[in-house]
Amino acid sequence: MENPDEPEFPRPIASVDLVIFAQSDRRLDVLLARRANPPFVGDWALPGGFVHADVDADLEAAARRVLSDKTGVETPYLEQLASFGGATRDPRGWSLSVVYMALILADRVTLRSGAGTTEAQWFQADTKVSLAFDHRDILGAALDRLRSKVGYSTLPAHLLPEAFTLGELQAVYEGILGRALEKSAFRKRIAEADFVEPITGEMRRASNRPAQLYRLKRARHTTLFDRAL
Amino acid sequence: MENPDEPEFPRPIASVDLVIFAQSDRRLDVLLARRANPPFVGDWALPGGFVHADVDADLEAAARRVLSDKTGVETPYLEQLASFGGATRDPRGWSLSVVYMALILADRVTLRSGAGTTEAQWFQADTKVSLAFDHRDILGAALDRLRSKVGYSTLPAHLLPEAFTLGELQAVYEGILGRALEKSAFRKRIAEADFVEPITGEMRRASNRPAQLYRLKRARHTTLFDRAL
DNA sequence: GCCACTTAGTGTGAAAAGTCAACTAAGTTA
DNA sequence: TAACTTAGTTGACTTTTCACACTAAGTGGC
Repeated sequence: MENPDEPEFPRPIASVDLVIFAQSDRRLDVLLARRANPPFVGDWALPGGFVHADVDADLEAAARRVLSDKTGVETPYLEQLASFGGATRDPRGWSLSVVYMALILADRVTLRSGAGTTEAQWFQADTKVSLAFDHRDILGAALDRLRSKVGYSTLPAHLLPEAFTLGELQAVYEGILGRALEKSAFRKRIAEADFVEPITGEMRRASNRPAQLYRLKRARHTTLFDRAL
Repeated sequence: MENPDEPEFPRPIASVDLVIFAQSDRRLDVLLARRANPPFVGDWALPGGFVHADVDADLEAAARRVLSDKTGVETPYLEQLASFGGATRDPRGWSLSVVYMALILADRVTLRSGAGTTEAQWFQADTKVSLAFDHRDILGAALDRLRSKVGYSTLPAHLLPEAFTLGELQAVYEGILGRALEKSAFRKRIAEADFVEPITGEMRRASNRPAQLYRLKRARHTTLFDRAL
């Protein structure tokens, strides 16, 4: 690994940033926070924070702490996206950022500005707003991951409340993929993947035929399809 | 992101580790190095090193430096796997390791022990040898990633020399997947994916019918299938 | 009360893809 | 020149996929 005989060397700045997605209406939203301090004062940025070696047991704990600070959400779907590190991405010096992607329910959230930011706000995921640091690249990478994973995983289900209909589930997939899916093929795929179960007796009522409500069989667990949708 | 008003805080140790795979015979091998210094003196570990803020432009450059130090290979297939960080994984303190996965040709390699290690050696990828730190977990994650990506990507092609036959390509896929594939279906899939091209006139000769040699159309680029193999 | 409307959920037939195995091709070796 | 080995193709049969139409079950208008 490394040589402890090496003279002491400067350690990079280490932080954790989050790309927090939620579904509102039929749109995908991402949470951004306005920076209260330099560099990039007043710019929008992904929520994040330094790793606190004395507080955080590990990287995921640090990510959960940041998420909870900003949104109050304690039990999200959380997945490590990638790490971004380099000499020029932060004017303060060589910086390393481990980025997590979270999928949450917008209506469970109580936005707080949190340390180092003046306000937090939902933006459309494809917003063109200018972002601090290399956060534009990071957001792009998160959207790529999300879109590529939608087709063959149960991940989008985490954008829905605990009980949902198959129609709503299909709408989430369609919203992220940006195209319509065949209803019968979709339902067959979902049935085969075997990751939802009907909540017997529970129906969603509207001015039409009531729909069976379903829930995830294994919450917080993502299963993969062997075929793309 | 973070608050510069925060009092100075201890930064974690930041390193880059590599899971370097190569194919020898029909086996998948992984490169391990024996540690020269504590902690875990004398144990086998994934090759790695600290991020050098003054030398490495970014994370990938750091990974390439480590790879070149250990193997002399300059142009590998290199992909960021994940980051592992926590308070207990390194007895010296809160440590953060960004792990890259490399696929290289074993016969292009000139092993060097490099800084901080006494020797470097190829092991079977499924070796049971005891590893330093949490490197056992990391190796497992790399194998998972490799196996899950084999089925729907052109990634295994990077374990072959520049010119290869379709039979050799199929053997690589089969080696990693651990099962036989249908010859005609495999060839059809490869043709559709359109990522190799015949080298006209070049044939592999043996004591049987000569085989057409192919090369990657876009070297160092991985394309995905829409179906699993 | 009945019909139009909407969304839920199922069925069906044609087309595409996968499976399995045999067949031809082209070289080397004895 | 015949046996052997691996390359590469072909075809019949089965399974899956896809597009689309159909039935189901509620509400609301009149």
